[in-house]
Amino acid sequence: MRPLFHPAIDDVRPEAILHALADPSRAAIFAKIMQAGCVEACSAVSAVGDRVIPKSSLSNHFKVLREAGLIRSERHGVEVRNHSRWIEVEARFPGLLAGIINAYASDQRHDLRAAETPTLDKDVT
Amino acid sequence: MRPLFHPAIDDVRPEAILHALADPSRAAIFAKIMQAGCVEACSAVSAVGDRVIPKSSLSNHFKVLREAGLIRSERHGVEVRNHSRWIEVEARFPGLLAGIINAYASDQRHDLRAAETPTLDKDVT
DNA sequence: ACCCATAGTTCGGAACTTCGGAACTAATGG
DNA sequence: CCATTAGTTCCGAAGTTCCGAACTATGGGT
Repeated sequence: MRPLFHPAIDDVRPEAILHALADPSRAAIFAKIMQAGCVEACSAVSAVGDRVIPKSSLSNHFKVLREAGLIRSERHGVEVRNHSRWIEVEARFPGLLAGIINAYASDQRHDLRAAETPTLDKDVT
Repeated sequence: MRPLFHPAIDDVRPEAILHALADPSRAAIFAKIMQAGCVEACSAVSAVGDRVIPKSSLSNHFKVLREAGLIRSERHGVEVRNHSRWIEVEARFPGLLAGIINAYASDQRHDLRAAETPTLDKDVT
């Protein structure tokens, strides 16, 4: 099994980060890794919301996050532990991750509110 | 020609914004629209960097930005004027756009510096 | 030493997306 | 009205994503 590749922080591109986090499952996984004390085995994320994610897709999601420079993965025996690279990324692109994570968080709150109140006419210009 | 569709600000999703701006050409176009006093004809953006963008691709880029809720496009005679929806988006997702635009801007500065100094060994863990 | 279970990765095909050239439509000016 | 300019649509080729099945790697039990 070849060793897990991690880009140096200077090689991390904004487009790779945006692409990685443009997928809501991946954004949820990343948010979870950060909350969970910055360590999380892949298998601990078997589902996002009510949606079950197949192993192969999960493996790929972690790979995308890793190669975007968002997480650092280390094999520990049979499992892989993932640490967020938040501090490095924050130093390189200040405010980027906070903006994205907050956007997803506030979007969820917004959805819940919309489900409670009857939906009215939408502006379409 | 059917009228240009714009989502209501409440229907704007973070994943759509990230997806739209995960493309460096689109991010550059969006940054330009904001700088240019929030108005810009499509044809004013014939190239990004040194890369010429074909008309059909450009048209599509503007469509993606529009449908993500990032810009508002109005037909004015033969041309289309594009306004950034920064204020609305900022109210809904505070700090998101600033983080993204800054990330791209600081990435460019970083590239220039790298080109000047001899590149050294990179961490790969 | 062997097998088994667990954790992840790789492969490969189907479904989807993106890119861009050519043909098109729409508004304006002569 | 014809020509021009501005943008859109269409569509095929190229690329990407998704996920099931087959695979590999590690560790524990016997």
